[in-house]
Order: sequence, then structure tokens, then C-alpha cells
Amino acid sequence: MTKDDKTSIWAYCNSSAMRRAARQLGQLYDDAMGDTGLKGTQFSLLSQIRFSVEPTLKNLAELMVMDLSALGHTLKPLQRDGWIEIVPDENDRRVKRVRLTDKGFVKQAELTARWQVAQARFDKAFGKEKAAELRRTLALISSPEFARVFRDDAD
Amino acid sequence: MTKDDKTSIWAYCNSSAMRRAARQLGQLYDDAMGDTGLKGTQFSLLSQIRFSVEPTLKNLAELMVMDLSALGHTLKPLQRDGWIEIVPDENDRRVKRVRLTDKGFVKQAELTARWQVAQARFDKAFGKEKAAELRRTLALISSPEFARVFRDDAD
DNA sequence: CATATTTAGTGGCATATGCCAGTAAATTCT
DNA sequence: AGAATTTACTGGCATATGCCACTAAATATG
Repeated sequence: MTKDDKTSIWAYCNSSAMRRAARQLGQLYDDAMGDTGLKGTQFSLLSQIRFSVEPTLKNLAELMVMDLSALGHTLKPLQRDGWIEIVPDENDRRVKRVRLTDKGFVKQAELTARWQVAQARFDKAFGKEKAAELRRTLALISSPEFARVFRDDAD
Repeated sequence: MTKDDKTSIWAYCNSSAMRRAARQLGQLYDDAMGDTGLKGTQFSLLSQIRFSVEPTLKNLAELMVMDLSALGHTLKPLQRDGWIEIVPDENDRRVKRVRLTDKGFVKQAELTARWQVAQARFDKAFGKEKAAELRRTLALISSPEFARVFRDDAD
């Protein structure tokens, strides 16, 4: 164990430990975004939108493991600044789809270049293989299956 | 790899993956807090305060790997509702120290009982040993040493 | 000692994220 | 078909978190 001792929740609580690590990485990756005007969270969003096929807000919220309304709020600034656009679905009038604007594509590429620097630093500091494994672990924890097992504790 | 494929940033970005997992766990642990009126983040705060010796805001911010002003904001509701109190340091008039109120102690204990349920579920779903190792990994990533190595990439 | 610098917090502003209530459109049920 | 229910989203409110500018107090400097 590191210098964290029994007087720290981090040594015990999985959730608190995860949030704290998320804050640290958020900080580090945000720094890497530099003067692009966007943050790591926004880079994630733009990237997920880019690599999805015009996802609906619902789709995107599920992929992000984010509350639908929270997603809506988070997209506002990106929409306002012209990086994305939200268009109604042709078949189902309840549904709205998100996509990058041309400008958004360019911006996503620019951010990706910045991101790679941070990513490389992480790999170097933490270990490339360990990093890949960590991501697999995090993906598992983020999965709906995991949430289901966690909740259906009834045995 | 799980069902996440190359079209998901989660498969690549350590920071995005961490945040996403943090959202999932936040959700799961918050649910466990039930009708206590407080959330997992607030439980973390109360716990860290409880197990620290009247930390200064600065101390606490460092332990939480949180921005000092962010911490200040986050403490507001807890102070307003009487779970904690913030008192000026006797020697250094710039410094303020945080501590639980009597009411706060009781509340922290109540929340701990709820937390244990979530924690047990996590251990069961993820594996007790794996969970302990994950927390060590997260603690490492949260450490100032890690941030330093990450930033001082200059070689 | 007087001034420059550093340190600890505060307040305002902006994004991140979640809950709840409400609305409209689609689906199910009788 | 018409009513009940479900689904997808929106808007308001509250906490979470960070940046920047500003203030007060302590410390270092000449």
C-alpha cells in the first residue's frame, strides 16, 4: 500500500478511490488539451459521437454511462459553439440524433493530437500493458452487466 | 476486450474510461446511500474529515486530490446542513480547519452502514482480492508522485 | 523595518452530472 | 379505435469540480 493508511477512505472505498483517480486523470488530461478551449470530457464526447453512427441521445447516454438529461446539458456548450448538431430522427419524432459538424470533425482531430501526448505519458508512467489491462477492468465495471450483477445481489 | 470495440474511446482513453467507471460506481454507491439525504461524494468527504485530525482546507483538498476552491464549494451544503463546521486556526489566521459536528459523527456512522452494503456487493461482483488491488492501483494514479512523473515527461 | 512574494481562502463564472416533473410521440392493451 | 403505458427528451434545481481574480495574512528579502 502507498502512503495512504487506514485513516483514508481511499484505502477502502472503491467508489471514492475511483472518483479521486478520475479527478487526477481529468486534471492531467485537461492540461494536455491546452489552449484548445475544450476539456477532456468534451473530447470524450466528440470522439464518441465521431465513432458512433449518428447516435440518438439515448444511445450516447448509454455508451457514456451517463444520465440522459445530464448528457443533454453537457452537449449544450458543444452545440452552442458549433462543434456538434442535434437533428430529429426521420422516423421517430421523439428521437434526436447527434453528429459532428464539419468544424467539429476538424476540432476532434486537433484534440486527438493533444490527447495522444497525454496518453503516451500515461503509458510511460504507468506501463503500456498495465494501462491496457486497467482499461479493460474499467470497461467491465462500466458495463450494464456489471451494474446488473451489482444490483441483483439477491441470492 | 468486452463488447466495446475500436469505435469507443473507452477502449483507448485512460481518462475517459476512468470517468465513465466513476460515473457507474457513483451511481451504484449513491443508490446504496438511499434516503439518507446524502450522496457518495458527501460520504467520502465526511469520512475523510472524520479520519483526519481537523484538517485544514488545504490538507483536505490535497487528500481528496481536489481543487481548493472546488472543495470549498462542495463543503458548503455539508456546513449549511450542520454536518461539519469550519473553524479558523489559532496560530495562522489564514488557515481554516474542518471537523464533523456531533450530528455529523452520527451521520457518518449511519452512512458507513449503508456504504458497507455497496462495498460488499462490489467485492462480490468484482472479487475481493481484485478490488483491493484495484484500489491500490487507483491510489497510485491519484498520488502526487504519479502526477509528477506524468508531467515531468521531459527526458 | 518596509516591501516583495508566497500562502490559504473566498466569490464568481462555467462545465459536469444527476433527480424529478412535465411533454410529446410511439406502443400496448382492451 | 381509444385509453393506458412506455419511451425519448426538455427544463429546473442541486451538487461536483475547476479556473481566475481578489483579499488577507505570513514569510522572505534587501
